[in-house]
Amino acid sequence: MARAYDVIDIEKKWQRRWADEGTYQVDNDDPRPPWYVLTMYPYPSGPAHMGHVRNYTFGDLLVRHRTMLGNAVLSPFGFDSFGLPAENAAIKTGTHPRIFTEARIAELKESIVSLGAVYDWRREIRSHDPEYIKWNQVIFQRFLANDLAYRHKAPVNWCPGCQTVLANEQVLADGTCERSGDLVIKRDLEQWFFRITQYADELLAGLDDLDWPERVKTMQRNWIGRSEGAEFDLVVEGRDGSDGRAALALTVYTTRPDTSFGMTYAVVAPEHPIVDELTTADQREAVDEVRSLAAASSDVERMSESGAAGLAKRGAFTGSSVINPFTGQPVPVYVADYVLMGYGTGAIMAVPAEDERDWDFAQAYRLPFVRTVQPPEGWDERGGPDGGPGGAYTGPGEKINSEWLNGLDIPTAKAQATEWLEARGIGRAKVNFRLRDWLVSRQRFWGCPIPIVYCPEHGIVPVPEAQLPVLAPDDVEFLPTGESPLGNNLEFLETTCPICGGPAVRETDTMDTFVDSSWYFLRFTDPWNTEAPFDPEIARHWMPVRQYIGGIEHAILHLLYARFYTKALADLGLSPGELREPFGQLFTQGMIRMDGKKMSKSRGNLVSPSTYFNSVGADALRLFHLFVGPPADDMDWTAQTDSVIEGCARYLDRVWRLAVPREDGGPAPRGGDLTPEDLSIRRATHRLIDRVSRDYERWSYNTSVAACMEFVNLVQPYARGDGHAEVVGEAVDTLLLLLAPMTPHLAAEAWECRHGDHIHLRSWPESDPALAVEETVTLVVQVNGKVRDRIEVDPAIGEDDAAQLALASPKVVEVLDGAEPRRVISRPPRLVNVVP
RNA sequence: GCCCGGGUGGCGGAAUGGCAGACGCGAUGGACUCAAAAUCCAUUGUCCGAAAGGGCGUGCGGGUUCGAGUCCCGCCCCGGGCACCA
Repeated sequence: MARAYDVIDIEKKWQRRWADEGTYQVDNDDPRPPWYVLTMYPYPSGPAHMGHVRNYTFGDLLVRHRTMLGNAVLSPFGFDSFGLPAENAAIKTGTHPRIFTEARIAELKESIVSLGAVYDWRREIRSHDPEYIKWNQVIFQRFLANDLAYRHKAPVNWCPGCQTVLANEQVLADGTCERSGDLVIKRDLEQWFFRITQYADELLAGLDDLDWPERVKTMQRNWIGRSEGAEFDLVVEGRDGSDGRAALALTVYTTRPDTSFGMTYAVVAPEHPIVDELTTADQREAVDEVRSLAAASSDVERMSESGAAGLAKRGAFTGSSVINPFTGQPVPVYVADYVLMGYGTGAIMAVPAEDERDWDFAQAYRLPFVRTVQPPEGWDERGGPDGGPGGAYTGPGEKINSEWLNGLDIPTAKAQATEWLEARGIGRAKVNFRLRDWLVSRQRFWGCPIPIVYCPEHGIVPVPEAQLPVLAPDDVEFLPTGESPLGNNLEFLETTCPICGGPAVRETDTMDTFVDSSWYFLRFTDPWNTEAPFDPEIARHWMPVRQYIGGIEHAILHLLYARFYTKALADLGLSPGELREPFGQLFTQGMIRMDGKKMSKSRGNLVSPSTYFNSVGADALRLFHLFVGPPADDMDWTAQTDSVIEGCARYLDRVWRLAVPREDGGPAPRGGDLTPEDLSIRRATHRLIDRVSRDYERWSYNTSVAACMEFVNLVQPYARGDGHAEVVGEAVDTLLLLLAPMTPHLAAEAWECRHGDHIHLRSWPESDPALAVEETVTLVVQVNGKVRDRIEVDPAIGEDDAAQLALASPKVVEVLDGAEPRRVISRPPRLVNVVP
């Protein structure tokens, strides 16, 4: 479309000027009040896509707005540049991941600049830079020295597609890899872990005070999964130690100690070490079958066979019994894979009457049940799925069949049962978490090397800090082998022990890339530091990030890890002790969908932003993203979208023509005294400032844009007609200032044409309440809630006067038809409701 | 199954318990033009009516209130998250 101004040239011009003049560079000793706004640093996958554009438009608006409000705004940018796609490309093409990645970074950076988003590029961080690697490794060593990092053999998630292990957080609910979509399997491997569970309580409690979307906080709460209960010992029948053999007991965990009288059997996980000892000769075969089945099947398979039919194959009697300490009676012990080794004690007491899984299992194995909570009337008559009694009852009720707990409610009974266990020394109150420690090892090349040496003499030896960073060599072979390519490189692999100098080998795994992103926001505050990851004092100045912006997909992964890192670094003294949370406010923008699916490279439904940069321009695309709907909502990219974007460009043309009129443009502006029309335009100007300022505060950018559009609809005819020069001038200047964060190029160029200086160095406008006040207000007159008349009134009108006016309205008189109003509700100056 | 969101014109969406549909897209008509583009003006929830005007309208059914898109109760539908965690 033909444009009113030279969009492309003007946008390039201002992008260059913001960079050359360092308009958005801030030093750490900047005297203005600090304000840190950060958009999640991206994985560099090539030129920006629409999701990036949306993200960075919101972030950039904030940066420019806060700057105009007088803050020193820290607005850094970096790249999460380690990761699998680069390595997969290397395997395919032979190009080194660094070369591949840096080319992608250049492309992404170019399109971010083309969007007109501004950053303090002096602070740029790239995860794969040796400096960043070094501090990443230093932090790892501190974690190790303080028992926050440890090496441990465990059944871990292995993704055949990615050829690496994964953290629990990277496995989706259906058991597939969040990246490749492959079915994740379990492998027993010795791996490095970070002790995130040490912070489970604080990670949970801290959520309450965060100004984050409730959805994200709920997801984190669920993931951490705190549960309160009791742990206690069940003595194995005949193994109380009285016969000279060592005593043997099974420790179980339950959140319902109040139901203990209803325990009719116990279950241990197939992987539980006690299984061998419990299993009698005649049950050995059946138990082994369950164990091997559990070992071979994925979590998905374990879950997909729920229900009585599936259960039958997945459990077996061990041949042993344990004594229920509450009743003194023996109950059989089963092995079954519905009990997980990784949670609680790996063993449970089973109470079929009050637990659905226990109920199903009991049905399948014809085990009895005893109700300990009185179910509601008719519960057992309603019939379960198999036509039997009504099934497990998990609701509230009175305790029954439980001797000294009878008659109590559940919470009281829980407390008393726990006290009883503690008094006898066989159990204790116990809090469990679903959260597991963070597995950080990855069998990949393109990541931060784990700075460890294995010495036959001294075992695990950290590489001394003075020798960091440990960098991966460039001459490696990229093969999809399932082992780190570093293992094939003898020059890297073979080293000497830092302690004894003897021959040793290096750790060849690298760190999860989520480690890189767990503290980059801290490094941004002090990226030039060569003595430490960052200076705690400087971090104190900027942190926490006032506004963090990113996608909802990081609700658990990155956002949980970063919170953990922040707490751990504070406790290690690397960061200010009081800095417990990294991100004060979090904003998660909606995703962009096309044909009902998320717009993404892998789905091949990308719409390229550069097309728009080269046609309507970045400002129009920015305006579109702000205007299309609430930022938090998902948006659909449809056949209509291009028309809306063009509408935005059209609007900018109108603004341009209004702000920079052509020499021969219309009648000469008028001077002299202000007419009522002039005053009303001036009023609209000041009211616009209020409106846009308020909408900015509440992230309601779509209504900000609407307000500006309305304003142009009002001012344009006025300016073209008999507009007063000063009033028009104030209106246009105000509009440009309000648009400056949204459409920075147009605002800057038009402002420069009008005033010669730089709009982004100007202050945010303030409205004059005296000028914004309305002269008259429309009083809505209702009869019985239906609008019957509208009257222009003084805004200061009183209750009685308003009622009188309303009752005098001919429309009201007509509708009332002589009837006496029963009630008159007067809410001056907006509304009067007459009730006949 | 549980926990969050959400359901408003042809479409995206506005609306501190107080004029439902701001703003935009699309559509229709008009001005300008030889013509087109661009620009400008007007109309645009729905039904009845020639008009003035009136009726009906925010997923469904109840309720609270002078007044409900908004609050409460019970449903339906859509989207997302979690789901052997004892």
